[in-house]
Amino acid sequence: MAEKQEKAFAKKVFDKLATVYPEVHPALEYTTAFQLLIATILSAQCTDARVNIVTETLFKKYKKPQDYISVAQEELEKDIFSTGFYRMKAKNIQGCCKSLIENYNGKVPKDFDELVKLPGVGRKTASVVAGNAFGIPAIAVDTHVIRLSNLLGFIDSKDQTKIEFRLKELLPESYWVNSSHWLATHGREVCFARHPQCHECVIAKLCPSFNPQSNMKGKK
DNA sequence: CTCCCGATAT
DNA sequence: ATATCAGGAG
Repeated sequence: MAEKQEKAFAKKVFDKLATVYPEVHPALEYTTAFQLLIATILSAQCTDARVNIVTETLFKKYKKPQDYISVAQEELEKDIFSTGFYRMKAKNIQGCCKSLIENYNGKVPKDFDELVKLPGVGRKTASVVAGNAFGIPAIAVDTHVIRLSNLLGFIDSKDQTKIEFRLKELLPESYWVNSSHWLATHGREVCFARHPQCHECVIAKLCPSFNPQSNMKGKK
């Protein structure tokens, strides 16, 4: 298929998702770029719902980068325990905060290439912060985006970076930030990894992987 | 490719 | 009891 058709197809898919998910803010709770950075680091291999439970109290105790490095790593570990990988995350958050203070005047850098230099911040996390806190066009590729991009035939690859660049060539910049929200939301609410709910999927007709048998569980 | 780890669904 | 969810670093 020609590239032009692929782009038209992608646009069709995302325009449809846009009508179903008009609310496009992240599922993570935050009020500042710094909070979003911390929440997104915590969300690695953890559900956003769980992160929100932890940050509700965490953000009352820790306001500035300085607050995170003025406690022992063990104390921060206890405060983020239930998000999993707590030793590494505590270490990364403290490393992040040190770097923010030493290299960025205590502010979260807006530049993607600076963000990925922070410990615990990969392309996904950097894209979430750049896109949602600073309005810089970026596509956050999480596990849902990987799965749905393959199911929808945008790409045949599990490589996070390749998928990010593929979606970027398929979509106009104005779609970038929202595109990952739409795919992630759709992945979380309808197109589950286990039993995709194809019967109630609004883009089933467009989806090359549409399976009418999908999800008959429970309905005899 | 392996390690890091708890919460929840089945 | 066990599978599955969910990214980044070395």
